[in-house]
Amino acid sequence: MKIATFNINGIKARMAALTDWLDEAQPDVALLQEIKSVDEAFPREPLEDRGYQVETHGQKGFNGVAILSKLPLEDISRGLPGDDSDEQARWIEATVVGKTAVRLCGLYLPNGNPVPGPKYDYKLNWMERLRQRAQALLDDEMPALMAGDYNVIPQAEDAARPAAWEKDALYLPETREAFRRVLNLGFTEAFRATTQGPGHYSFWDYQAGAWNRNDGIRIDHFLLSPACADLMTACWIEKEVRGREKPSDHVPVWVELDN
DNA sequence: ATGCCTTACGTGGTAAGA
Repeated sequence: MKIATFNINGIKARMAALTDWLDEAQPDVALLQEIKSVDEAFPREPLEDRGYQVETHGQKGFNGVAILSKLPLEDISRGLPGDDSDEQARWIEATVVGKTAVRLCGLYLPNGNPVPGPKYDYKLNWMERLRQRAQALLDDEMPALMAGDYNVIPQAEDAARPAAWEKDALYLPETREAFRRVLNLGFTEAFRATTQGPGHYSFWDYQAGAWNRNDGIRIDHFLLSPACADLMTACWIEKEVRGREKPSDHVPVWVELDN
């Protein structure tokens, strides 16, 4: 089963690029972030016509996540547990029923800038809620993965110019520590389990010719539970998508599971 | 460099992103 995570930066602006990519890349499952749409306005029919079950968790204007799947999805859950007052649409879960069922979590972790401030406090609080949900996933026997736009640069090698990010919410020591606290529960960061070294990015800013200069950062990640990591056969970044017509500023990241 | 682009909302600039 081929699963991709892709921050599309707006479904309305990205529908043509998204459907072209789906037709060519043929993911079994696509976890989408920043759909920037309410559920009622999400263009589900062109996706359903392509054989996808479509589950969304959107809000007006910003944020929003979705799962597209060619295999049946069950037990869909919307919203990250731990704060009933949180109205931001950044988390969706479902079980994909293949040969082996896998729990899928799609996430759009808060950016957190500017630092310091309430947005950074929200990011760190959200990451602690993520850690708690991650522990609960481990306590279940079903293989699980959490994939999406983490807005975390894990290591210096994950940025073309790490010095430029030193005071940024994506790279501050406290951010990276919170990310490691999740990993240290026992999750495998899929890309770094398969590829070492610098120069691998998943985001290039629209500004200042970042793509042409390959001034990128790696912030879109797959975290796999031990049972899920045992099923992984490959992980890769589809960099080429960033050079297409009217691209998102992120590119798809993939895992293949033998499930 | 608190913004060099892009998007949403909505028709005029803001807010937000990373």
